[in-house]
Amino acid sequence: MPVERKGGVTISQVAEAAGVARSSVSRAYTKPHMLSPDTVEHIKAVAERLGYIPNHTARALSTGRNGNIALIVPDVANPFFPPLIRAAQGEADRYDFCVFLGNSEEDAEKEDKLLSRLSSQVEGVILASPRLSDERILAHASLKPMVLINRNVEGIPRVLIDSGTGVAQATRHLAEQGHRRIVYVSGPSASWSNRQRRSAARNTAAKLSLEFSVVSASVPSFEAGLQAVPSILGRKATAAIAFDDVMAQGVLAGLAARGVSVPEEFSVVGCDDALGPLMVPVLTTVSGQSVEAGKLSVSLLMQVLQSDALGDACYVLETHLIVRSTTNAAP
Amino acid sequence: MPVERKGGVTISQVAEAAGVARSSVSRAYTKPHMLSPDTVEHIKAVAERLGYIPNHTARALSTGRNGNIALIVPDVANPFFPPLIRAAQGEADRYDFCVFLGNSEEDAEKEDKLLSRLSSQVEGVILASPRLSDERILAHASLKPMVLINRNVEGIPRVLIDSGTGVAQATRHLAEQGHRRIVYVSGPSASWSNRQRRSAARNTAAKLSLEFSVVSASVPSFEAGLQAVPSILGRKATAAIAFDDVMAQGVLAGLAARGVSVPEEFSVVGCDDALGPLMVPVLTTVSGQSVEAGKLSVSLLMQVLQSDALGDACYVLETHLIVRSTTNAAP
DNA sequence: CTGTTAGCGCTTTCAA
DNA sequence: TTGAAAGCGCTAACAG
Repeated sequence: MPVERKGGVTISQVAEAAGVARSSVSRAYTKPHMLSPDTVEHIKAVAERLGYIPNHTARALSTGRNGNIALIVPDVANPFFPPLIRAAQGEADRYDFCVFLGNSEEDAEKEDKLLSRLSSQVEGVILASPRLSDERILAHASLKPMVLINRNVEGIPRVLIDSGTGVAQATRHLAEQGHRRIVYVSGPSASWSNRQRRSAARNTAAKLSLEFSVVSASVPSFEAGLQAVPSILGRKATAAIAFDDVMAQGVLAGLAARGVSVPEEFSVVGCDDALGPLMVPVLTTVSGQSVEAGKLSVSLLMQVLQSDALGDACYVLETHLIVRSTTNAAP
Repeated sequence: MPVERKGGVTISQVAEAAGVARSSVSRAYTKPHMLSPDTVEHIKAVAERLGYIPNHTARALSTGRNGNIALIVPDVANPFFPPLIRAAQGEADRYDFCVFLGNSEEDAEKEDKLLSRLSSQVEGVILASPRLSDERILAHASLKPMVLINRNVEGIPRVLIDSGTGVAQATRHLAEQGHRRIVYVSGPSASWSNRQRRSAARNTAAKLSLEFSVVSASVPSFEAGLQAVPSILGRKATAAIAFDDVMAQGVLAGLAARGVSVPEEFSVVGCDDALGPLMVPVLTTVSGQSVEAGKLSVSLLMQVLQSDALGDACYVLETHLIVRSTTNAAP
């Protein structure tokens, strides 16, 4: 037997008070056009007086639809995601959907658990920059409509931010400035974006005959960027491309701490343009598309939900280099 | 009739396949101690084989509890909130609760709508920095357990970040540096934090016989901070305290654009320490407590949910000034 | 247009 | 320790 809750006015009580059938009360709310305007008005008036609030759960059980989606991200606090979340939220709103937020803390296992927990109470899931294996992703996708952001799994609708082109531009830009030895400061190994950026940097560097190396970090944090600085400097590089802006800021801080001035002695490029114009000196970076990605992922999911076609849509968002104040001619 | 969904194995199918009653299957999952270990094992095996996944909605309808809470913030993308959200999320997780995120876009009406929409599908709500009127807040609180962050409404459990003390310190700090004319760059008028900070600055300034004035902005954005600069400079002030760090960065940018160097010619203080150490020059600011607030609000809500006591708890988190590189002696 | 009648999938007395 | 039966609050045929 359910716990008594305040505000527990049911459809039956309204029906009785209004002298109509329960189904009519239901229709007054969900299909008013099927009722005479008078009845609708009357029912709504009575309902209001009684303080009736439709029970979402009951409705969901009956219809099989709950109007909810889940959005799972690796780290809410990483500045790349809030704008994405915000945009997704806004788009979901347009469809009258509510959104569960999941934070996997950059951990595949936790992501898996969140997915299991949330799946059962949403109509669809958006997985942003998942750290999960393809197999697990596919397993979950077989149970619930899903769209991916920044993960390329065939058969699952996805939106990819092609930062490869932007990173290639960045590499070329550095080469043009006379840099011959550059390093890529790597992000999470399970990140598709990281793999994409790393290979774009590597390939372009090879094409331009630059010395190229990678400094690894597991989590894309300011700290990680900071700690990567000794390695970076140890490689005699004159420029670094970081996995993302947060790491780039860490690198900047580390360089400053060692008295290496940017961009005079060293050039730094970030990724995602997540910090926007907030920074001084303003970071040279690769444009992000987080807002567009967030919005698109939701509208894509809505399409999937409507057509029930598991289509293999794959939207690619382009990026480009934004030159600001942290890159310069090689020393 | 509900839509057929993939993975729709029900308790009845498991019961039949296992040769037991539906109630036993239910108990195998929710009250295994009431069944013989053998039966439990058997049932679970069969369930697993069939791919049974308990239906959260049905359970919720039956028990009246859904294990969900809602967290509503004015702007997900404002760097003050992501850490708060993350912390709240983490704490909710400890209680096996899922969290809906709502973004009111700094708009009271939208906040109201979100609240209505989300209330009906959660056990409780956390309202962070609401822009809504006390009346509406109370109305919603009467329908659903609620805890407030940074809003002081008596009768509703709340956690307040007392930035007043920090701002007072900041004002004193500026006075000690010889500043005689300071301005407060105001945030959203509906924000309790803004009112608190403004009056702390005003009162302290009065006590120290400083010239004090307020430059208003409606939304706490980088842009707003930037645009406030002409006014600020027009008042011949030599220092500014901004509603938050984002606005402070805007002010910084605006000053830089006008060739006013910080902190040599002008001092700037932010609030919330939301940007952390990411910035250069590093902002002098008032410490935030967003993580603690997020965590505390959830555990408070959980208590309310358990005891059903609407208690009038009011937790106050202290703040203090963090002097970094954007304040200096008056020119 | 409106009422009647079955459920949605699960939990929970109440008996056995 | 288990089963039978009665709902939770709502929607959706199916009649009229």
